[in-house]
This record gives sequence, C-alpha cells and structure tokens, in this order.
Amino acid sequence: MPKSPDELAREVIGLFAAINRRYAQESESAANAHELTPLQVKALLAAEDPVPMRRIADHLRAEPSNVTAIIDRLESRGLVERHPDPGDRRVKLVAATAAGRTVAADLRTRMPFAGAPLARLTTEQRESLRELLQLVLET
Amino acid sequence: MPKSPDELAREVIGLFAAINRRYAQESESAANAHELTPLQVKALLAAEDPVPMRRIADHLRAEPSNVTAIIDRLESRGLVERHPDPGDRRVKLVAATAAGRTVAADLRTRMPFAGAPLARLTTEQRESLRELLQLVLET
DNA sequence: TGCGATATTTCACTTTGTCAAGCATGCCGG
DNA sequence: CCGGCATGCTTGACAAAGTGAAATATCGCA
Repeated sequence: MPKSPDELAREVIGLFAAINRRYAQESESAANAHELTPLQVKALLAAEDPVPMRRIADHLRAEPSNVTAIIDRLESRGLVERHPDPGDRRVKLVAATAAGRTVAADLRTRMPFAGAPLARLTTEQRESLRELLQLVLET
Repeated sequence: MPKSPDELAREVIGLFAAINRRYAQESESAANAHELTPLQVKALLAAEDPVPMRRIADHLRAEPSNVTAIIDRLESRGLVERHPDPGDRRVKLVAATAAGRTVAADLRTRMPFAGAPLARLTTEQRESLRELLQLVLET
C-alpha cells in the first residue's frame, strides 16, 4: 500500500528532526557527564589545538562577545588557557590544558554518533544520500 | 575521480548542517521581521487553534515554566490570549488573537522551506531518502 | 606618521533553560 | 463522601547564552 507524497514528506521531515535530536541528546548527555553545556563542549573540542578566539566564534556561529564568556567559564574550570599569539598581539590563542584534553577525549568517546553518523552506509548509499540532500537544498 | 568514503561522509554531514541552518535562518529572519524570536514563532504557530499550555511545552520541548514566560511575552504583545478550559479548570488554553493569526499567516509565507522542504523531490526520491535516513538512525 | 580595520573585552539587557516550591483542581480508593 | 495523590500552571532565583554598543590594543597601509 503506497503512501501519499505528503505522508512521505512528513515522515522524512520527522527523520530529519530525529537525527537532530540524536545529535543534541548525545552531546547533551556527554556534556552533563562533565557538568558542561553542549556549547562549552563544542568550544572545548574546537580548542584542542591553539586557536584564536575569532575562529571559535566562527565555529560556534556566535558573536565574539559571547565567546569571551564561554571561554571564561572553561578557563575558570582549568580546561582551557589563553595565550597571546606571538605573531599578532591582538589575538589570543585558546588551547586546552592537559585536563581539558583528557575531558575532550572522554567526550569524543561519549559521542559516537556525532563522530560517525554514517557508519552504516555503504559508499553508494552515501553518494545517493548526498545527491538527495543537495536536491533538498536547491529549493 | 571517486571520493573516499570519509570525504563523502564529511560532505553529507555538511549537508545535514546546511539543512539545519536553512531552517534556522529562515525562521530567524521571519521572526525578526516581527520582532519575535524563533521560539516565539514556533509557539505562536502552535497556538493558532486553542491549545493547552502543556501541549505547547511538548511541542517546543521546553519545561512548562519556560512556556509560561514565552506565552507571557506573546500575550503582552496581543498576539495570543489565555482562556480557561471549560472542561478542566486546571488547564489554560492558549489561542492566537486575530492579530496573532495575521502575523502567523505572514510568518508562514516567509518560511517556504520549512513548509515544504522536499518540494523538489519525486515520490521515489522521498522514499529513498526516507530509507537512507532510517538507516542513519539505526546506529 | 597617522588612520581606518581587526581582535578581544566589557557592559547592560533580554531570552531561554533549570529546579524547587506553591496553588488550584481533578481523580480515585476506601 | 473524603483524604490524599496526581496534574496543570505559575512563581522565583539563578545560570547560560544572545545582542548591540562602546572601549582598548594592535595591525597594516597610504
């Protein structure tokens, strides 16, 4: 018994939403395990190697003034440090401390889906998925 | 020239992210056009017909105490009203006012992608997309 | 040298999220 | 019928995050 295109659309939209929730839940529970927020997790993972504040802002799609506060919180926990950039004294490089790298490693193991969401797809399936998603975006 | 499965995975993940941004940007700019937030938009659209607070909370995946605040803001703008539910006096029904319905209608026209993200896909393509996404979720 | 761009921070303010507690009402078993 | 537990909503206190404007320091170039 075939489904109507509308019914199908609702299902697909539901699946998009389910995938998002999957990401969000995984990241939230990983974050909670270290008394962090998902955004702090994202910032910490972005700073495993020294990175200018500005780049973190781009990565989080947040205003630089927000990033200041987010990094402040990570720094006050000893997970991250700010160093001046020798090449440009305006920029501050954010880098995870040893403790921060330990936490980051644990976070990654708690987020297997985020790390490899397509694990079950063959190369051919990845290709068709890519094509279909590109088509969706062309609207 | 074939791409490595990893390369492909990165692209697909990027497409997932792009679709999310597409939703978010559309909803944000529609919201901004009425000096609302995306969450307020979602709440308003959920209350075009009278709905208990509780149902809005479920829909927004927010705590009831948050919903109180969100609806407060919509109500103070005259977009929404609270009525007692005659059937259960614990319940408050939230319903868009005439002004609220006007705004809601305009919001929908400003969010064409959210309303029909699969517009360009045939029924067969929707079916394969559904299958692939289900596979992704089975991880 | 000097001036407009860039990087970060600070500040004041709003919105959202979390949690505990409170109030009114509904419902059920004795 | 009633006492007690469950449910729906609100309140209050607080933390996190977003916004926008302004301050500071430094850079790079005419």
